[in-house]
Amino acid sequence: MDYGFLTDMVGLELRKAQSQTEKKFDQLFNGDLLPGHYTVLVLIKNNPGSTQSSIAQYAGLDRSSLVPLLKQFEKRGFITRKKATNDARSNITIITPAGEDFIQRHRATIEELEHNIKKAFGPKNYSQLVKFLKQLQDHP
Amino acid sequence: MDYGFLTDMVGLELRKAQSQTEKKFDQLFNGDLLPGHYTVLVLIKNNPGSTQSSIAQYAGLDRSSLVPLLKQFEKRGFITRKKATNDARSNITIITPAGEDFIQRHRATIEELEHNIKKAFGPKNYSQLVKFLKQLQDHP
DNA sequence: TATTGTTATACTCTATAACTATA
DNA sequence: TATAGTTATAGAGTATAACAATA
Repeated sequence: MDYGFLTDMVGLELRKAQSQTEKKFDQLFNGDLLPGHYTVLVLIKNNPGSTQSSIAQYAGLDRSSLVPLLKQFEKRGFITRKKATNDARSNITIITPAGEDFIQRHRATIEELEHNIKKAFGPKNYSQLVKFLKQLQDHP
Repeated sequence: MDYGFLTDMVGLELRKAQSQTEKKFDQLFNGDLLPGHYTVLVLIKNNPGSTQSSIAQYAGLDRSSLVPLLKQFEKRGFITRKKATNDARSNITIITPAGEDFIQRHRATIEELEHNIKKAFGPKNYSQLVKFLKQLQDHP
């Protein structure tokens, strides 16, 4: 199959790489949670006191899209929320022990996935790849 | 914001890079077509005589998902289809002049986007990045 | 006036399963 | 029996716009 003028373009190869990586992730998670949603949970854990809006922003979601997700997390007992003391409009998101547990339970899987990549690339190229991917987010 | 143990992982950075790149693409295309759908059109152009199934496969779509898309392409006059001579079950997809025109009309936009990336990375790192992205698709 | 979270809504993309016609 | 294309369907994820409460 010939991708024509798209061949060897970052735009195409990035999409294919991401598609395959996400597919692998989904298989291992068995539909339990999307990569982006797992990231939300990790953001909540590692940034105590964050509001919904800032979580949404760094997760690349609209704040309205976060609402049903946080509801689901509450239902599964992964997070709780409370009104911010300094601003009554805001909610503070809080990870629960069950939420930490969930993160921990899947952490090994993700780290193995990542380790396979690192092994395939070697430590130097792996670091270079991460650097490139971050640079790609900067502006170009 | 702290991404915790996900920090500097290919899995996360790849998703963020892809998300931003696609957002930029969508802006330039102004919702006219998704990157993946444009790719389908380019595949049809550059692989005359291909069946729907093989197009779907290389576009990373289920063959059922391709049906409404091809219908839309036919409606816009970008492609035609005919029964394969050797296998009456298969359809052959054919690009039309209007389809080629559409590809051509957007080609400059895509190439500019790609050029910006190349300029930001420099030719050597750019090639390295493409190589890495392809390697990522191989198996890890 | 602007912002936070929420709701209602609608849209888009996608896959699954079942069908048909061919092989 | 298996495969190509199709259909109907359902599901997920997302954003937009409007709203109440608060700043």
